[in-house]
Amino acid sequence: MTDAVDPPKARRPNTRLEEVARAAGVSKSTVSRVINGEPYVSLKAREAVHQAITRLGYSPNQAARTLAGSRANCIALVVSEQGSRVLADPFFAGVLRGVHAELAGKRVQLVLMMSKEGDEQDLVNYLCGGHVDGVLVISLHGQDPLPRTLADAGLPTVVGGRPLGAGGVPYVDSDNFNGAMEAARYLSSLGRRRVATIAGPRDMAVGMDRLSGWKRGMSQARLPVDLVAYGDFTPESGAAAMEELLGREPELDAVFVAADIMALGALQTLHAHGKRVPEDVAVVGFDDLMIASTAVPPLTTIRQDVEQLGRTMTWRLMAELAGEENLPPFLLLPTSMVKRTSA
Amino acid sequence: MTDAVDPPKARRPNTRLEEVARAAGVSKSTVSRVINGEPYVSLKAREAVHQAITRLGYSPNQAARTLAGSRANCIALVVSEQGSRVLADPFFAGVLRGVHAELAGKRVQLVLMMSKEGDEQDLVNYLCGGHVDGVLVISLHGQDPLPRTLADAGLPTVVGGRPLGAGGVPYVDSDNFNGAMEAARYLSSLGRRRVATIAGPRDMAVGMDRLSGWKRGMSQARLPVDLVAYGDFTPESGAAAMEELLGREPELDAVFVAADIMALGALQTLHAHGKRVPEDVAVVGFDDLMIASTAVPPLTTIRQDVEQLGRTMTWRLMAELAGEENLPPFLLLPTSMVKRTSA
DNA sequence: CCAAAACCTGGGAGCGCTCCCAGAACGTCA
DNA sequence: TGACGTTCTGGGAGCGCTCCCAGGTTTTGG
Repeated sequence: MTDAVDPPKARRPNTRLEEVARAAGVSKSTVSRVINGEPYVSLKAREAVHQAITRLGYSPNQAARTLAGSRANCIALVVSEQGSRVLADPFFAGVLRGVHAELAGKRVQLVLMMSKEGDEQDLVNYLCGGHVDGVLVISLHGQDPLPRTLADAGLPTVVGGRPLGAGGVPYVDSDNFNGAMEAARYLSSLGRRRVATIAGPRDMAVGMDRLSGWKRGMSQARLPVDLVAYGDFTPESGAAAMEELLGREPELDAVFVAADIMALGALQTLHAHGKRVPEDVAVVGFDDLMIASTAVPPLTTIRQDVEQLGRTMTWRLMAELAGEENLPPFLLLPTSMVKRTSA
Repeated sequence: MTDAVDPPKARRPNTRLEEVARAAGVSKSTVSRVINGEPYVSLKAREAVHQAITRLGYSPNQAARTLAGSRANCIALVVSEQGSRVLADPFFAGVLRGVHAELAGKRVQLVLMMSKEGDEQDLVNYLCGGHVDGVLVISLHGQDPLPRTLADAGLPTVVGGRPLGAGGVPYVDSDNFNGAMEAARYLSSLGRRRVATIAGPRDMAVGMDRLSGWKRGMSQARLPVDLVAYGDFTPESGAAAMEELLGREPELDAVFVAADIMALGALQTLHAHGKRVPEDVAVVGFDDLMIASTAVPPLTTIRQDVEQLGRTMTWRLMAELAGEENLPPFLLLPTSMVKRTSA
């Protein structure tokens, strides 16, 4: 049923800048100025061009713009794949939504790249090759040298989540420290005295920051900080850590779990041990994923606004690209407590 | 501490094709041939070029290639934002991972676009403007005309999830029908006789296919198909639908929920009504999200391999771009049952 | 009233590559 | 030995745009 004509790809029949110029009765240069919002174009010319553009359905050829101009009108979002995939899913989707929301209206494309083992050099070559104007890095694991490398190469870069090994590279992060501190304080205000924590991995800033915040909150409440177990942001690790904690201190009456996803596992263990939540053990999570509200019992948690993280990263990058000066080297987004049933 | 020199962006100091040519002692044309894997290059020249490339860290300028050549070396992944965001998160991340995995090694960039209300025309203009070689569409809602439009414009397009309003556009989908049928059969094999279903929205193929499959499975087991309620892929809607079902038939002893995320809500309602799962009511979900295994009780569910979906879509698109003929118009990926505790 | 400044416009070089064409080098067969 | 392939190579036009420059047309101000 195919036409059987024209088997090879038909050549691009696209309207070009020149045709718009002809249709509007002006020169290519003027059309270019209008498109790029430059000054020094008469209202009359400007309107004629806009009309011609809509009439012809013209869409500028990005490749040509990039080649001729000095910028690519394109930023990259780089995701390190080696990080915990489990953490990545809702986090990543949220960030992406934020990035996209912030980019809306700007004529900037988003290209997505995931760094794999071994192809780091390719990635760096590509990114530094002038194909993108800037880079957003979601660094899920610890000492990733990528942000440093990119920044050193002079490519505007913003990292999502405090990078452990990239001093000086601008980043945006949730205020994990204060969020965790609030959790500890809240638990103490409830009258809980044997408060444990299930922390994230030691090689991730997010894990360490939440642990530090919890410790600070505990100290302020004059509570001991001995009950610490570690997980890796999976439900299984949360269950195991809870098991360990219960073994070390059967009388514990509260636990701050550094991620909702681990809290799910902890809840299971608690249930298996016949502990009632929150009567026997109060539980506070972190993140406020959708699953927090459907957990049994619904999870009290520290909410971080992941979409806002994406937005802020993008804003910071675009501001830098726009040449703004004295931008903050890092930005911390406030967290908020969401009280449900578990604590 | 900045250098205070060179405030504007430094001009691209990138190695160009010509430099590689000079370094390798050949012409631009030959380097180009090597890069594009064309025949008619002597082994000697080929090796010299490869050496020069690695030595100089050369990375071809995509913009120039696109402009000069006939293809963009770039495909787009388009996501409709109006779809249920809730459904989107893990689904989207999984698809993306698959797409990326399939693209690995190919020199093809992935640009991400989300369609918003009102900017459809812009989107179409852009996509059809020769900036991308093909499009992957994740169509989350029903009658989206986008795939049709793109396909009609001659742009190779593959849809993820059966599109409702785009007859003839190639698509890849999980075998929702057979998966749901298996769920119904399984429930019947357990001896359950009053089996309900919580279906997805009527305007989404995924919802309808799973409902059809359930009906077919029920009919084969000579069971009535009257207990149908609808949700919208949110936990809340699942809870409400379960409530409705229980109101209509307090004696129901099983329910097939067309999405794990809704099953979570259903489980809550069941719990609130004092129904034990699976003793009083058996529950089977669909998707096998990570949360299925941490639900209380752990959810028996129909697993769909979302990453494989992404891979297959990409494979299908790339095959078409490579000029392969007689490709299947659609592809269905098998599902599998994961037995846990809830049924 | 005339010079200077501000505004507006078109022409054209060139971004880095691909791809066509012409031609060189090396056969191979009548 | 020359005519014809086959394999390899370099030259150069041009992809569609931006941006610089030169020049024209207004407005401003002394």
